[in-house]
Amino acid sequence: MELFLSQGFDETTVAQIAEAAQVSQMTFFRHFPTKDSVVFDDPYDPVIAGLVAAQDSALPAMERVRRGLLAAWSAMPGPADSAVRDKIGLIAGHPRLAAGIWENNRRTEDLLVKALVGTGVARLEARVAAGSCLGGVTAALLDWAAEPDGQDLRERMGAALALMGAPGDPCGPGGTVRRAR
Amino acid sequence: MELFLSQGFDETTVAQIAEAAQVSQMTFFRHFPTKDSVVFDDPYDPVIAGLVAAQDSALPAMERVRRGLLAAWSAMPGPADSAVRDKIGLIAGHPRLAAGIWENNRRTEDLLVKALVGTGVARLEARVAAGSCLGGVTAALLDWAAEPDGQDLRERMGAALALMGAPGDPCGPGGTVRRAR
DNA sequence: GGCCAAAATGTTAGTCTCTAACATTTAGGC
DNA sequence: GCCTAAATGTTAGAGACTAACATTTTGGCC
Repeated sequence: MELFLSQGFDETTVAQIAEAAQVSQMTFFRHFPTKDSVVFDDPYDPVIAGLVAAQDSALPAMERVRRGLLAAWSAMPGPADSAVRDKIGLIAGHPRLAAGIWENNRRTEDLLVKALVGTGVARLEARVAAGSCLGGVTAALLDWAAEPDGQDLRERMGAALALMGAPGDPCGPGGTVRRAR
Repeated sequence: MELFLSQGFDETTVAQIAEAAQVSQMTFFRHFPTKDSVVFDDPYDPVIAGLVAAQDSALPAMERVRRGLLAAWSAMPGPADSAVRDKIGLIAGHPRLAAGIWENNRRTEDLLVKALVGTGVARLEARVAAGSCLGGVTAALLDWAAEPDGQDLRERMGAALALMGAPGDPCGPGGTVRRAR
């Protein structure tokens, strides 16, 4: 990460990484399947899926995912914002890496869909809800990283999820429930 | 595409592609920046952005994007479903290619954001709305390609966008408007 | 038809990521 | 102190992509 941040991702070869780590190239690839994978490490998926599954099953799928993500972001310890911003900034500035975020999201999406379908939600509805919510938070995340000023990350995520709860958050606490299953 | 579909993407080298096209490797790379790029060609972005911009600016951003996408999918001529399904299926079955869809979506997202911000929507709201809606339709698209049975694509997209209009489509024609700008 | 500039294509050599096969070292249990 | 297993190293190579330079093809113009 130091090398990536100082000279850029493409300008850093794995030979350099290996040398900096006092290790052979081969060893590098035994620890990281690809050079890209150095940048990605999100062990939060199971937590998120659990929190989504824990939401009131009477709510529409979209709302359950939304609230689950909200709960997840509130609960996360997370490293210092500046480190995260550096990393996300690096990713956001590099199309191929940015696409890689979605390779992660796809896994998260699959977990969420499984959790939802397990509690009686239709498959398409589950996919759309998961995909839509993840799309929203990811857009907000990339937008956050692009800003130099720097609002608090958790606040930002809360704001984004609130926006998706529009219009007027009719499904807020005690709000309308479309249909029970 | 023939080679990809018959032998798989990774199993097809650009040397083979070049040979099949009676052309040198170098020439291949002059027409396609990467091997991956052969699979992606979506010239629909400007249309979508235009239709989103055309929606009633009194509606919340999320709803405008949703309706714009709906209009876009209804208006599209689009090639035969089977060809599209083959292509999307190829992409969906290959994590790196699937991630590539998002490299496209990012461009679309940027266009949508520009269109929305141009009509007075706050940046974060625009980003979240665009990201969320694109996330939903993309999830539905990949889900559609995974199914062998085969519902009509346009129908499927309509269904997905309707799901995102939840709960109860309170912003449906004549519905509640949260705030005007 | 013949000429000429510009565009498209080819050739070669090289860099970089990543893999396979095999040799070597290191670590930990008995 | 030995012996197995894990971790690491070495070498060779495939495959995507690039740079530099030579060659052909194309299309307008006289």
